[in-house]
Amino acid sequence: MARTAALAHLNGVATRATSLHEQLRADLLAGALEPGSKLAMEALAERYATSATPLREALNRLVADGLVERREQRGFVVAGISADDLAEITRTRCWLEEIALRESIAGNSTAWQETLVLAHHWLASTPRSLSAEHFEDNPDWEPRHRAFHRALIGGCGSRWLMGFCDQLADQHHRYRRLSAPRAFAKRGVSTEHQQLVDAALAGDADTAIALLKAHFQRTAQVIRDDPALFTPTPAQGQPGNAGPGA
Amino acid sequence: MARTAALAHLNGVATRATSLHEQLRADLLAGALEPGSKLAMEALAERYATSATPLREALNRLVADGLVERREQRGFVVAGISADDLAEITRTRCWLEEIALRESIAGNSTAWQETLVLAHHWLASTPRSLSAEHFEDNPDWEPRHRAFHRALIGGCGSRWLMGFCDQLADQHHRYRRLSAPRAFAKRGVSTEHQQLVDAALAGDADTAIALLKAHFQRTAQVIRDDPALFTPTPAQGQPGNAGPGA
DNA sequence: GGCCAAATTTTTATATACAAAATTTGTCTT
DNA sequence: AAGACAAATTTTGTATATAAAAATTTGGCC
Repeated sequence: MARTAALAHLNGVATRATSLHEQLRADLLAGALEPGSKLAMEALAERYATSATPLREALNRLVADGLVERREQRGFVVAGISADDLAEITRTRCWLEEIALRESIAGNSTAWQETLVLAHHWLASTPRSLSAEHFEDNPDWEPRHRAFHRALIGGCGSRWLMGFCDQLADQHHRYRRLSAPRAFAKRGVSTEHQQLVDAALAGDADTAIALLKAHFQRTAQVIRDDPALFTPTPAQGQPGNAGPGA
Repeated sequence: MARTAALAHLNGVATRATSLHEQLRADLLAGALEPGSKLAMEALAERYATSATPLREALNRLVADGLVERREQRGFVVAGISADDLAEITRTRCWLEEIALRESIAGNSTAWQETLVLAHHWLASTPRSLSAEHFEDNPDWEPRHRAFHRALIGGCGSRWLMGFCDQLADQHHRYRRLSAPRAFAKRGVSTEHQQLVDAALAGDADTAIALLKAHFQRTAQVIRDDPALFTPTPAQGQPGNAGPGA
């Protein structure tokens, strides 16, 4: 009785709203849409070749993700950005990942260690840029970077906390992609990752946490200092003061 | 130009999906629907006198709230419960509110102090039970209790963190309402609240945090020990292993 | 009698059609 | 010409209708 159902679920038989959510989410995280800009239903429905109902469903999920804002009776807009919001996100992420990392290290489970080692292995063996001369984003890198950070805190034992960290990581990701990508080619990020893994596996929680926080703060600072990011195009109203989704 | 719009927004001109979300949310938090039970679209549409589109929208928001689970191609069910999940929620809430409270105390802003004093005043002057003899839930109490806990961490400076805490508070709330309400009449909860406020306003972060955590843990224990809660009605399949909304 | 498969029913998900807002445009008044 | 009111237009939100998938029932077979 449950066979066909189970198969249907395991296959990529995603509902339209779900795949739409994923597509839009990817586009938003990639920084393809300008913060504060309107998400016109008709245009989106055409662009993604779908109709209002699943689109609306996807947009509602994105509001929960904090990537879209709902204006009651007035549609949806791309979530705004601001230096203040970035600071808040960074601060919060430092708090939460500190706990999660400390707990992971304290737990010290074999599964956690192995996942972390593997995640780091794959990240380390993925070049940041496709070209050695000029920076050209390697699309494989970001998912592995993400997987690495997830692995780092994967032993904390709280799916809730991990979910929250994920949400904050998404926000950081979006800011990063909105900011000039050049800046990131230069930093020795892979060294930082190596040190982090070493400290974490050695059980040195304080060092690992310090490294992790520094990692976040450095990245945030580079973004904040991007002169192009928080200078609103004068045409727009107030482009950046987004509240968190929840 | 913006006048009528602003008025419309300030008035309770909520969209149908929004009011549906609020209603369903209230019902779910009140423990009116059994965890794991199916949320049949047609039945809900009739019960709330609405149609599929806004209903679906509301359900999607509830998934984000962690109160409903989505079964792809198979509709929605009331989020499950389990002793493990309760433990995870409690642990996570302790972590997060510790930070939020410590930051609030460190910030020590006048606005925070005043809001806290007022919230506590209103809570303290609201009887837990309508009747002195037997327990009869005073509907005013819960919102004020909620406001009190929100005020406590309201000075942390992170809307994100406050949102996460809110979500966890919702989960606790639901567990509490699913559990037998009698147990809560007996505890001297108001004394605990008084001590908390005293310590917080005195700047004694460690004491305040210890009290707050103990408060959460005691409540969780009472729920966990409720013999009726985690014993599934044998008719059901696997009634409790809900994952967080992420 | 139990088990598998096809057909039916029920339910979910999507598209379209409609209603109700908000925004824009144009006109009139001072 | 600036401001305000009102009609017209566009856009959002909701209801209904249709398509697709899952659950259930039925019938045949060993």
